[in-house]
Amino acid sequence: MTLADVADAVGVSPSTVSRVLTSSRPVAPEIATRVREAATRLGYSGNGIARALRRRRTDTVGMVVPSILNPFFTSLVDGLERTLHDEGKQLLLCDSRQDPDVEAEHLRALVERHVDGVVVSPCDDVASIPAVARTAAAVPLVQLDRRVEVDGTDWVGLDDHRALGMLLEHLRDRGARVVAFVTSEMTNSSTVDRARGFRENAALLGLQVAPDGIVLGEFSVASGEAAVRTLFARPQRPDAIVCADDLIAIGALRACHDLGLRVPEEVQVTGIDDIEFATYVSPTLTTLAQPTARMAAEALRLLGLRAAISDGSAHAIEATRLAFSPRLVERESTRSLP
Amino acid sequence: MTLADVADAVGVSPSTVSRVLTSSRPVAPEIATRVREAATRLGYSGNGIARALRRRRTDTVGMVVPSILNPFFTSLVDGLERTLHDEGKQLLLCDSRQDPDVEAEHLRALVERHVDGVVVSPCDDVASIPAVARTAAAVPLVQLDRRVEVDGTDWVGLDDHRALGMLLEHLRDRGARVVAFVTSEMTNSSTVDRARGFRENAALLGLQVAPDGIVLGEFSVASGEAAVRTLFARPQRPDAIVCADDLIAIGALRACHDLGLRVPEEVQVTGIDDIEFATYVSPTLTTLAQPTARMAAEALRLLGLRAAISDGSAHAIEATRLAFSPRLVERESTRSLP
DNA sequence: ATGAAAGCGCTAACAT
DNA sequence: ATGTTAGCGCTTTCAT
Repeated sequence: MTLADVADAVGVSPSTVSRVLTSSRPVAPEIATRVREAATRLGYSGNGIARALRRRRTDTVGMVVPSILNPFFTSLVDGLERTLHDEGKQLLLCDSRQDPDVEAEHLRALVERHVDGVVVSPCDDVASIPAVARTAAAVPLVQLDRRVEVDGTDWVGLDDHRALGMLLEHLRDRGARVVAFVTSEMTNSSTVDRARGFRENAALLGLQVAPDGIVLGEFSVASGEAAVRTLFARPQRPDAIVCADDLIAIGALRACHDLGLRVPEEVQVTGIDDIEFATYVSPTLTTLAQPTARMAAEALRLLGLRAAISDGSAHAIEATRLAFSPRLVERESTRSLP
Repeated sequence: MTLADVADAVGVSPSTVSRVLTSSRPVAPEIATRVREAATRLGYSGNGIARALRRRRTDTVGMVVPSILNPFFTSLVDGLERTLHDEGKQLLLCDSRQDPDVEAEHLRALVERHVDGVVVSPCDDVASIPAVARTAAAVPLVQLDRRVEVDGTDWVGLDDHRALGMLLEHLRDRGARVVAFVTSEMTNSSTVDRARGFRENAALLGLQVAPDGIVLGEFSVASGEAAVRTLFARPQRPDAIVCADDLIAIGALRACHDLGLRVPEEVQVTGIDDIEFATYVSPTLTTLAQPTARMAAEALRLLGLRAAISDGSAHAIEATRLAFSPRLVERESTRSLP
């Protein structure tokens, strides 16, 4: 069942059928009705592949995330999918599993599939560079959340410096003196930027960083739990633990519970992301909410802009970096103001 | 940069380049090397769209889930993505947001895009039928987890009857007498099957169902919490709450906590799915683990089988229904054996 | 082992 | 307003 079949059935040319079905040009109302009727009757459904080949666009956007199992990325995926659906486009979802090689494979496949654009959260600070650069050279690309240094690519994410400032200020106001930071290995931009934000803002606010007070692991509950056990095995204990994401923070809360440390009386704990479960742990978690839906929408807007630039319908602009400010969500894991 | 460009650069025909790059036919080793070298040098990356048009397959599988934000579906997506990646295929992910109209749109789009197959977890028992039937008529389709009555379509999911039997037996052995069931509205197969399994197994095991002991809501923490508050506002209280999924169960645990009910001493609570957070609530949640990775793999195997049947390389078989047995994961929300 | 030619199903340029 | 024509880039007969 092809366009031509429908055309034959109605007794018009394929072009006319195409025009009716895509409303790309005026067609006599009477013919249009007959065409539509025939298309429905014959169960004609179109061939997106042929259309894509001819129009040179696929109405598909590719996305590569480090892990679909991390609820933060899930909410990014959700935001992207909604916006795309509203625009009549679709999402080709890829999971790099934190592996730069898998990531590179996915990116190559997306280019080969001629997606209209790629949204990527590069899994590794260094190892992701070549594949991201190669991809950006072939197709509009925007980095979301994590970022890698590649010239001319846009990025949308969190203002990590400000984020850490907000958390530390919040903690200082609530009596914190000695702070620690639990994060993942320094192999991605989020971690690096947040660690830097932690150090600088702690200095700025006159907060003392516990000795060996920056503990590395990964973005997971288990890792956060282990890190906090390590932290409290040492003589000088922090009175506040800043965690690089909510998963780590939830692990930290568990460790505190098991160690018999009262939160927030003895130790305050904070996270980042505001995943749904931050509300469901006990004590509930003070954290920073990221505007994931807006971030996803902005990423797609930039992608559209890049596409317009490469087809000549817009002027070139330099790389955009959109750093969103988070919103502090105060809950029970930090104290009330004195 | 097309196949023809590479062919020109080497001085051979496009056919030869195609044969080298897809190893579809023997080519003189020396020429093959030169072709590969030229392809790399020119940065040729192939055009998957043109290839798909010609070969009449896209190496893409579409998936439609009721909500990507539900961790259970996320793990199904993860399983599917991994298996597909191993086979060199890609995943077109769609979220129906529990809306049959959105679901129908997505299914139509997948057919139009000529995906090689569709995996769907239909959001509504009744309203999803027409779109699923229409899709199944056009492309290999398998239902995963949730299911709708459409002739000739395969289904992979959980043995819900057995699941409820396992939970209720576990609870009875641990002293439960009066049980309640908290689930979502009866508009999808999971809910219907589980409610039925609950009733039948309770009767079989001699367990009393609390008056109005089947409470409907949705698959979410908030809903579980509200349902349990309702349940305990009544005179005759259950001593065990069976929840249709872990999200509901986590809500139930919160409600019990807030109501000052000790779990598992006064009330036992169980979930289904074994999402990661079932380990991180307090008390930790007794639940049933679903073999999501295997389920995803089986769904894809059946899809491949259907594809083979429709291209004539395999004999037609009747609809397969694969009901996996869950694994009981005992944790703190149910008691130890007396 | 290689090349020439046809065509997958569609849309857009160019007629009329 | 409609039809005719020419491809999009690839794979696959068919011929050599």
